[in-house]
Amino acid sequence: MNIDQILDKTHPINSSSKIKLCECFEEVILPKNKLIIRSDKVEKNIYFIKKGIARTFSNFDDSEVTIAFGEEGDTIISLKSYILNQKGYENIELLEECELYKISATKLHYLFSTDIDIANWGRKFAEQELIKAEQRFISNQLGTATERYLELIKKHPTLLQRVSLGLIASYLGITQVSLSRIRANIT
Amino acid sequence: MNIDQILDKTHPINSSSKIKLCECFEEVILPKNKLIIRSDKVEKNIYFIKKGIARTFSNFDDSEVTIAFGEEGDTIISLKSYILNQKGYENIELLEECELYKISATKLHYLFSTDIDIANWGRKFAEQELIKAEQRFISNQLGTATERYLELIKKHPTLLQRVSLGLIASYLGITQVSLSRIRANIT
DNA sequence: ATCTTTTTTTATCATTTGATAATTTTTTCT
DNA sequence: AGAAAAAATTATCAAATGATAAAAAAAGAT
Repeated sequence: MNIDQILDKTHPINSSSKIKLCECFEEVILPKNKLIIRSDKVEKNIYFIKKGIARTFSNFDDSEVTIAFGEEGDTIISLKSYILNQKGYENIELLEECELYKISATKLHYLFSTDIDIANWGRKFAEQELIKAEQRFISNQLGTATERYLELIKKHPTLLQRVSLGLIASYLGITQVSLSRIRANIT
Repeated sequence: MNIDQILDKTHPINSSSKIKLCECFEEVILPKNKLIIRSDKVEKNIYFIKKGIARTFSNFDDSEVTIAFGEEGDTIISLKSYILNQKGYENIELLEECELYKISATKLHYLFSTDIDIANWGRKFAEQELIKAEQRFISNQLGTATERYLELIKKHPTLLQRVSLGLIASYLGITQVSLSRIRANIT
């Protein structure tokens, strides 16, 4: 998925603005298991996934929560860094070797302040992430872990091939052992 | 809390743009228990709370999830209506008589497309809601219901006086009876 | 003020999930 | 291929939460 498609998916931008925006991206390839974003640092860049898969997680004390998986077309972003220029609560690691489009938050913010089309793209970007966040929240509150598991693999059928059950369990808010038990009781 | 303060809290706007924006708001007073937003309809307006408290909730089958409580300065919004012009999953009811600032989504979107300052205000608005949504998600995944309850009343000490325990339980993702038991085991 | 309705508490039992440990299966490395 | 490491399953017991019902307390209505 190339950067043009990724940007358009959020919101179409007129061609001169899009050229300005696309010029700011750099393409990088990073290895599997790379911890690309750390919660203890302000992250200066935002990434879009051309190819590969990443996991966003947060740890407190000794427990860890998987917040999201990002696949092709998704964003790798520390929200608090991007929005508030503060260190965030997200760690993001690459679960496969990834091809990424990278852009500096500073450049992006400059474009927001000078180009209304790009500003509205940025608005749409945040809005769509917000919709996703709310949907995720609601579906996590509803139903049993079994239902949520079935829902997840229905919505993301390839996830099981790409991600270990331990991480999926942490995404569902249960332990890996519980997920194993749940799987044993469905088929 | 007046509309000027509410807007500035999100992001300062230059004075001529702010005048344009403020002109679009209308002040309304609505009674307690009014279901101001229904999930089965596309909602044409957005509201900011001058005074009062509202509850956002979603129901599926016969279960109900409280997504948020909105207090002074917060927004009453159907995200899917506002962002995608589709009917949403949120119902919003007023838990007290409320004084609200009301604006049409159409007018707001027109301003976004013509005024870069307002577009960036709209971007910031979505971004800040996004941060809140993610924080809420994480804190709901972490810890026991007891910890989440204690956290909630620490953060929103007046909530207990304004909202019944049944609604708080639904916000915490547990039953009202469980919350009662939890409360019995802390003091 | 009294009655009615709603909210909250308490109790009991069932179900789900967690914690831990042992075992099996799969993946990775050389 | 074979050894080592990682991931997944299975089993057992403990803890947390749900479902239901009954009683007590609080809030609202006339």
